[in-house]
Amino acid sequence: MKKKNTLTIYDLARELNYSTSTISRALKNHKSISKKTAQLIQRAAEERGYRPNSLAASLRSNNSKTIGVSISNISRPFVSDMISGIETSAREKGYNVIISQSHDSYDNEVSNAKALYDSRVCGIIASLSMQTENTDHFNQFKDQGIPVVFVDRVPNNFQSYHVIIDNYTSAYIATEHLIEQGCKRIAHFAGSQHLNVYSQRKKGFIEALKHHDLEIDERLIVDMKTLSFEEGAQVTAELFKLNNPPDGIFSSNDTAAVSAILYLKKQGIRIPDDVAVIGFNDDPISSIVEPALSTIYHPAQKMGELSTRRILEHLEKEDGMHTTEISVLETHVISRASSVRKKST
Amino acid sequence: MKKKNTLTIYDLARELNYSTSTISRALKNHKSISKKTAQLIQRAAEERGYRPNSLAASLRSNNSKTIGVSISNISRPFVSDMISGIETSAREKGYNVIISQSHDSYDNEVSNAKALYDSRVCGIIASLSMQTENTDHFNQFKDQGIPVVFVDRVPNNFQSYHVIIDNYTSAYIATEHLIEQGCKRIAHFAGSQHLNVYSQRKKGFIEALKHHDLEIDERLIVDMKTLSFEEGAQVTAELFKLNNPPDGIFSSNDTAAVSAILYLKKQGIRIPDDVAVIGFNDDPISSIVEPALSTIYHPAQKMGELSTRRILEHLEKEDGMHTTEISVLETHVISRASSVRKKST
DNA sequence: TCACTTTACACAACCGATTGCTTAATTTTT
DNA sequence: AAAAATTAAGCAATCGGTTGTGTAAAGTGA
Repeated sequence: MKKKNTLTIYDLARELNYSTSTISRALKNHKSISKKTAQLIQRAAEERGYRPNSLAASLRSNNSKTIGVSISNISRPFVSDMISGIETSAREKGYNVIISQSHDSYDNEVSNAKALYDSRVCGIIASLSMQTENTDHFNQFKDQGIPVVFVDRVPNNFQSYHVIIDNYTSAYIATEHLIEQGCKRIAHFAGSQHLNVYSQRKKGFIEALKHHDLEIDERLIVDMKTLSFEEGAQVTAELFKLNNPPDGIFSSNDTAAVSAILYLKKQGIRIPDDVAVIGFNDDPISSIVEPALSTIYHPAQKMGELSTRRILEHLEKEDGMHTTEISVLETHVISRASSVRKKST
Repeated sequence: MKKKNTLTIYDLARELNYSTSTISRALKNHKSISKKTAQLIQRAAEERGYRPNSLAASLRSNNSKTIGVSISNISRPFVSDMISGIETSAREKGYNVIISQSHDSYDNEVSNAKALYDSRVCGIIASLSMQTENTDHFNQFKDQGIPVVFVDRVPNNFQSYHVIIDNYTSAYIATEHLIEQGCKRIAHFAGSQHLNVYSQRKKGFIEALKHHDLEIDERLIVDMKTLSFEEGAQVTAELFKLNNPPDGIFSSNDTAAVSAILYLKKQGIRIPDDVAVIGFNDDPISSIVEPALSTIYHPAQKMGELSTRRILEHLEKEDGMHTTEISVLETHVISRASSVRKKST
């Protein structure tokens, strides 16, 4: 309702008979101000309800204390967990977090990057959209010495920080897990192959088969567009029209895996006895579906926290060198009923 | 790597022989600049890679074009959907969104509110933490004419915008739905009663029972702290130790409801025949559990979009009057297998 | 006691736009 | 053709802090 009763350090300076520089420094406990004066000023500021204007501070000091986040869609459990980690660890250090969703559109990602740049974020954490094949729009940050952390969905050739899991190995152990359960013909739900999270998973899958001398049947490897619930059921239906259907499914995400389970059950196919299934991510639905979905643990929250840490560490460095540092977090198989067959000795 | 090759309107002014005011106005197509000059300047800015500094603009124009969001935890599906709605509609209009999680702690909520205020957000969208009973920390916004929108978890007596659903009626129709399926002894998983989303749901529940002349057994109404998965199973276990256990459950959220279903199934109790269950929210897990959970549709995304709209509308208003405007969005029963009994005629 | 540090604070430029007020040049009106 | 109105652009203050430099006062040492 009221306008402009915001008081500034100028007001405080006048009232307390100090210069604005003294006020400013006193409020941050700068060493050049005596403790007595600092206390006096801080108390007065508190009493009068002084609130600093971060915009002014950011402008002058060229430090917005803000981290920009560029992701596909917050609604995905993996993404929201990751952002939760980013926000929590950022706020702890006094940083704000601005989010931007690409909704998996390249154009959105580009314009969001501009907006974040204009807001002078002092670091950016990004997970590429499905469409993105060119990452030039992140160069503007690097050029200005602003740290860029790519997380999970990372580009192939961009010198910056990366926070990832080992998708190749994760897929390998997931596949091996199915093989250990006796699967001989394993299908793979692959994602868009230009995103290396998915291409690496496919590679890991294939390597595991090779290593265990299993036949690689191209018909069982399906490149899916969105790995959605609908696509999962549809692809499963196709697979089970084959003369020689699979006895195991390794899906690149949980959504499609759960969809497959529900579809197969409806068809009277038994899980895990006829078909063993393993997903990827450990979304909430995976522990609810019956039989519960085995999956790969994906440390979303931790990846978010680590990404924030990378940004903050970079900002503390003197040289501001933009090094390439790749952090690979641990994953493991979460073994649930959808894949575990009773030992038949 | 490089530092300070950021060019400003001063640089453009010098190079193009115009004043900074002309540059500034030309870039925004201000009417007092001829189309020719404007084009010239815009083209030059484009070529040289000029990027505006939003911080400076925000400071001077006293408009940060940023919306602050205060919620409990992004990881909850309802919350992330809502934020997705907020972000999408905000960015469409050129606004940034800063998020802050309270993790259901009052103290966090208070300090987050300060941080958002200091960042000079030009509007705030908040959903209260579980702990919050006092909302004085939102007065600072109102006092400065900054619009406040409370969404979903709203306070009782705070003059501002509210975006809610009719929890009372939603609970009423959920309960009635169970009654229609033949339930006579319905249990209710209630949440923290100082949050009116939960107290209203309890009221709606009770009224529905009264209206249908069903006995109200206090032992069947459980005030839960977090409505978590663990708590859901535990409370269900207690309820079914009663001599006279319930034949229906209306849970204030889906998590606890799903937990109840899984627990009951394990006990050999049939859903919906022995016990019909309905939840609240329509989280993803509710359509995955078997039998699929009936629930109340909760328009999370729309609530987010509408909240943003309220902020933007307020900012466009001349007077800036901080009116109390309550928007109530529609809900409905989503009827699934967990509650629908075959007609036995 | 005098030169030398330290301490405590003030001065004033600065960050990069925005904007009310002027002014000069053009166009329109009479 | 002179006066009035319009158009196009410049001047300079301003938003609210931050920070390098300067300086008087107080403290230290020989």
